[in-house]
Amino acid sequence: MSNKKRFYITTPIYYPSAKLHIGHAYTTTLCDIYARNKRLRGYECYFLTGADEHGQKIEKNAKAAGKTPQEFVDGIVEGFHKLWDVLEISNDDFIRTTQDRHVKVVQDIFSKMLKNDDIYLGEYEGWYCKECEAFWTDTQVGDEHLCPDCKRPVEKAKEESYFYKTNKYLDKLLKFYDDNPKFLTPVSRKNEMINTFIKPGLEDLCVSRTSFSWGIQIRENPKHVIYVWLDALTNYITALGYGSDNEEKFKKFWQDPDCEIIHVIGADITRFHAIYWPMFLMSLGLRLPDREFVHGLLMMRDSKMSKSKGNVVDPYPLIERYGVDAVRYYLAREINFGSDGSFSPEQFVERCNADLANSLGNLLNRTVSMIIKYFDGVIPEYKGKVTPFDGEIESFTETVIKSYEDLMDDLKITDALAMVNELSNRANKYIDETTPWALAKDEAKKDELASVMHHLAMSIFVCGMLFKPVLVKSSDRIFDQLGIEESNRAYEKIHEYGCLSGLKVNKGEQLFPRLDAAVEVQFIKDLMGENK
RNA sequence: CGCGGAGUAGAGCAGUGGUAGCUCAUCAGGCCCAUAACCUGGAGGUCGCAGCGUUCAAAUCCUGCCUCCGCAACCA
Repeated sequence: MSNKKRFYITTPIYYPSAKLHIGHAYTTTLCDIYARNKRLRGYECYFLTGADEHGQKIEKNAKAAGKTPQEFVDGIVEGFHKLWDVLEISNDDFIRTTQDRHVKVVQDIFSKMLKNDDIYLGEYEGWYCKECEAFWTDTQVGDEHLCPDCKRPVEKAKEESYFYKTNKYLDKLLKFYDDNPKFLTPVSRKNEMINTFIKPGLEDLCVSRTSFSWGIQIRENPKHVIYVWLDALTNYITALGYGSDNEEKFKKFWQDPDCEIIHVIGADITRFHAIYWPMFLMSLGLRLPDREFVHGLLMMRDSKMSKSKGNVVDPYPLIERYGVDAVRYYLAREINFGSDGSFSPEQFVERCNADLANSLGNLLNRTVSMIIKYFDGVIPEYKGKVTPFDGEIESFTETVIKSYEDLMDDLKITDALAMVNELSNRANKYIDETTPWALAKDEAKKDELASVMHHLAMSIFVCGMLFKPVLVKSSDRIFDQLGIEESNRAYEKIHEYGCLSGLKVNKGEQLFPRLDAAVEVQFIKDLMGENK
């Protein structure tokens, strides 16, 4: 955990070979929730996502589509922006590896590595497929020696290539792992890196290609393009202006030790982020990130979401029918961040109903109704702990806030949100404990009734604020119904009992209407079916 | 022996040494402010199997085995 008041968080930059699906939405949404929460709490934030646009596959797909690679990626990246827009992703920047600001700097970095003697010119030997113009490894071609792509026989071939000297920085990397136990989590991922890649002996990494041209050219030797990973990984610093005329952001969000740097990544790209990226940074004499958090994969009905299986979930229709908040909430709350999870229509509907409609939505609805009925719609003054239950709900609320913040800071986003559920459940229980409808019948108990209403309004306010990073639209609807003005929707207010005194509530539409499980499950299943 | 993950109540999951928990479903009761919701309680688990493993104490650590899944090939 960190006390740093500034941070930099990144998603992987996605590969624009096809449309994005709910898996990409998952990763990006979780990063967004983290960023929004921290901003709300006064942290200075830089949140980056982007697109990794080079490589042979793009070149090939573009050709098949009858476009230039640049035209091809432009079209797909437009779709990225649209999805992030619909999902309310609050990224501060969007980097594309074909942008000048990136290309030029990557070339400089390569030159620097050459000069440092971190990279040397050698020869790459592998299995070559003439048809696909691609090299494959032993495991990829299998015992049959067939191209994994076109299934044709491959042959041994050599090509001139540049190599990165991985062993030069290996000891330093291992020491870094030891000194920074939070660097790579969950820890099983670190063990995997060490046992699978490092212990058997790390080979030098081939960092150039001559078999295709859609990439960043090496200035010193223009027939080579730079390996996509060396190209892609550096996006994290080129986006901040590293090596440019203006390094202000880079200084602030990377070089300053008071800035916490977090990369959120998927398991399949852990190797590049956990081994090579730190080494590249060492070559450049730069600091390493504080955390690389490996999230799980979102599976479909017990099998992985994949284009060939045709079981990819498209986020758009879900957002359209249930709202962006429900989709964001489901992703963050249902799947324990860091573990694998699976998307299921039943769980989706259940989450919406149980947490959002029944617990939170209904709590707001019944509270606002009672304030209107008993106090003409005005939230009564706060007069301390009046009923025997007020003290407990106040201290419970504080405990929830504290736990929530600690969990959020440690990227335990799912657990943090569960704390908010506990608070809304506790508030529902508080209603039964205090029985306001009974208090209302006795004029002598008017103060108790007033106190109950105030405590309820406050509990809902806290829930709304803690949910705000997730429920980006509904949280404001909660505040609207409580009559809280825009200027008073500040995070610090959640500790301030009394801040709601005298506000005029507005009965609005149901926050989250209860979903008919049978109908909606069928609807989502049909959506998934359409992809087959 | 390629690498990694998982096996806990009918379903889905949490739980890394100290009385087995959560959501949904189910049953009984309560309440009536509310979105057939909310509150209380019950039933339902030999925590994949084995070791009579380590320990005062194991879902949790160790050893072996079984089953499922992911990666290695589009894909976070």
